[in-house]
Amino acid sequence: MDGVSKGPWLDDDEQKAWRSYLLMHRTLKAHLERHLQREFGLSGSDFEMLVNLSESESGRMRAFELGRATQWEKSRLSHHLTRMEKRGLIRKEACDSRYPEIVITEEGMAAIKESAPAQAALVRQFFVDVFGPERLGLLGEVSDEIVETIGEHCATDCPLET
Amino acid sequence: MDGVSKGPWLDDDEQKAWRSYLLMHRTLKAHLERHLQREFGLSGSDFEMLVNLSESESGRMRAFELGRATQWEKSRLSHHLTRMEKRGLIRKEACDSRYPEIVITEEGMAAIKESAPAQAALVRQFFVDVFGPERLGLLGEVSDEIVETIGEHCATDCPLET
DNA sequence: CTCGTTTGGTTGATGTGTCAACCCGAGCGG
DNA sequence: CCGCTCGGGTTGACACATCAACCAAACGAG
Repeated sequence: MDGVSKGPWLDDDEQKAWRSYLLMHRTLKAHLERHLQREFGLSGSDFEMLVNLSESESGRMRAFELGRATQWEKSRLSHHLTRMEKRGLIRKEACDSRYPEIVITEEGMAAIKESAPAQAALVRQFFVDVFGPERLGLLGEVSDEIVETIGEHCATDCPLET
Repeated sequence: MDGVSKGPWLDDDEQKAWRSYLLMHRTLKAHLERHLQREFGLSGSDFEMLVNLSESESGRMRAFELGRATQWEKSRLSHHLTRMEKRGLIRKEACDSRYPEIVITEEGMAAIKESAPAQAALVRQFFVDVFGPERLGLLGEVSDEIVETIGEHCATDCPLET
């Protein structure tokens, strides 16, 4: 089970880095979401929706805009928006030209105004500051490269599986 | 709404890096899991279980060992193991000293032997090789730092909320 | 006009994660 | 012996994600 230096396998350093990375992401995500949930009663998904809505100035967007912004698929979005509506964080409001608009409620606005600074502080404390500016910059670059690489790959080998 | 340079908020570069990172992780994870699902009918969770079991030489572990290895909470583990048992990937086998042992089946073994190299190849292609050795090394270091930082933080401020 | 396709959105079934409650046997103070 | 708590594990209810099917308006070609 060795001699595979050129095979698909990862060598020890690579394995270690990959697993450290996975653990880090899980830990960080869990920490952020647990905080959000306990302090503000919001899930990470709720937060993502509210961030996008609240950034939109008018506080109202069409569902597919939210979908584009978050990269969620439409059914997930639809399900989640109905749940959020039940909890009073948003409203679906009929507007003139077909299809409802998603409007953030006062309650939703209050929730995000309260929670966003706290979340940002945690991201700073446990992510930004630990990386430091140089390494953070590198990470950003690599991340973009990876997204692009995967995008290219998908475009060339699964374009509509005709 | 500005003048918060020292506040909890992230500046533009930090925001950008953070969001790139989030997007990268989502994209990569989705890509890996979609592949795993389509080619081998395994979820990421199945894969994680099988990797740990198959690495254990005897192919059998107690549930809480799996829990420790994967950092899953026990109920999630229990649920998932019963589902995997239903699909024939593992068996729960009574052993002498109380509590069942989790055993990987032939089918489970076959699944992981087939899928693991393919997964590793994707990780190499879209993660390891895009980073390159130096940047990957840095990432591993930072990841460990972050995990440690969060660990310390939790140890000091939520030790048994008495 | 009409038919087929696309677009934006909903719905239901099913698989998965999370929380809290519970079960049960082991260790232990009294 | 009794009653504790504790560790390992299961269960049920519920939140969430994913997939495929569906729906209805809009659009475009014939």
